[in-house]
Amino acid sequence: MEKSIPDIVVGRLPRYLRSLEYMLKNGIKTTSSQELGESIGISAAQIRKDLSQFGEFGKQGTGYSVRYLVDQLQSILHVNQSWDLVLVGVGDLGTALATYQGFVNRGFHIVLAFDNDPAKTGKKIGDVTILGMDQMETKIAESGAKIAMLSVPASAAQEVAEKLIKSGIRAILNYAPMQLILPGDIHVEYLDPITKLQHMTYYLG
Amino acid sequence: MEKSIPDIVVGRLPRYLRSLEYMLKNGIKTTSSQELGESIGISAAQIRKDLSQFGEFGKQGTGYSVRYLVDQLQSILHVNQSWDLVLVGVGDLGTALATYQGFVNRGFHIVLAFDNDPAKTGKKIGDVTILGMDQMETKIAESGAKIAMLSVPASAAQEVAEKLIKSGIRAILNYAPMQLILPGDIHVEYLDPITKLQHMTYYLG
DNA sequence: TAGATTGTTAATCGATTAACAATC
DNA sequence: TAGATTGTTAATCGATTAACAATC
Repeated sequence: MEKSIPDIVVGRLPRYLRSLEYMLKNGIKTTSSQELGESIGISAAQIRKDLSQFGEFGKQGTGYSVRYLVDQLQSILHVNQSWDLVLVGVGDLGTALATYQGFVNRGFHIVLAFDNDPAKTGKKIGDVTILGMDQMETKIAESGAKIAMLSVPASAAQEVAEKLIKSGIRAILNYAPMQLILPGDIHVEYLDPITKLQHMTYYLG
Repeated sequence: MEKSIPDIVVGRLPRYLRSLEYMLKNGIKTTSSQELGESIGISAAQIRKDLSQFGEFGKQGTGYSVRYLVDQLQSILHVNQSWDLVLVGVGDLGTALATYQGFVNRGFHIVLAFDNDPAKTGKKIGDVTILGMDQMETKIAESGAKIAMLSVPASAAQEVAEKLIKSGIRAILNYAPMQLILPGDIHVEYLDPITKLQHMTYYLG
């Protein structure tokens, strides 16, 4: 019988990690829940509570070793390894994603790219050659990739997502302005700017 | 004494609106909390509860008029008007944002773009000419724009954000991989893919 | 040692779900 | 009318905060 960690807690860990990596890069050896909290706008109590879900990483009186906590969080999040990404939809946004260095820097490598425009297939984008959608299922299955970035039009997103899952994809970073209805064991994160803008305009009167 | 609506409820309204607009486009005249909920993976009870924060929009026995509810939600979210956007940072991602038609379609218009690279200033991107950062504060203040999209490197994000606020910006769509620490009356939404990917890799073992 | 800070428990707060009278 | 579905209240569930003994 395993304890299940709330998803909302897992979602905060990457933010802790980012701030701690920043400290590490700047030579800060030790921090406290208080200091870490101030750097990202979260209460010290919440940070201690969140971390306690995974173990005991600090020392009373002195706080946390930055290096040790970075190592632990990387391990918990499984980012102490390289991950293969699949890109579907190579429009303006897809092109920007394919050439964005931030992915590689954090161990995320685009290994396949697909587009349904015949004018694009065969061309290179970043390190990979754009393939047609007809090759999607077999190529992804071959690659063993588990994560896809979806930057197709909203009208195609649901259908493409279902094909991705058949190909073995288990997590989707969805840039399409479309809510996906998928099995519960598939992880989807949404990066649609319109929804976020409309959320903010509420407050702008 | 006004009742304050929870932010988490406000955040769901754009999703309701999107699904309802889709129904409207497809000629669906009436819907129920049940049907709407199934289309976006939210319980019927929650939808009714959320909507009840803003008024009574339905009819017992028949449900909601799609057109009426769309109108109401657009009005609540203030998206029945045009909004001016400012773009700061015109790299690959910024370029993709500037040319993305999805913004214009929803009434969001980029009216100013800034970059600190002298090689870029003076060039056109989308409908606007890229200006240098030195012109940022005055031009934004002149324009009266209230929303900015931030796609600068993480190292510059906090500083640029503070300048934006001085210029009159009150909401920031942050693409930089960096948590911003800003006054409480400034609204920030985060669209950083790395944090989302690291959230998902937790579950991929 | 004295001061600082953890990990954890209990208290509080807020969000979601269930249930149902009202009524179209 | 009978069936369907709302808006709302009460019950449940989960997340955050406060407090503090333990201890470095």
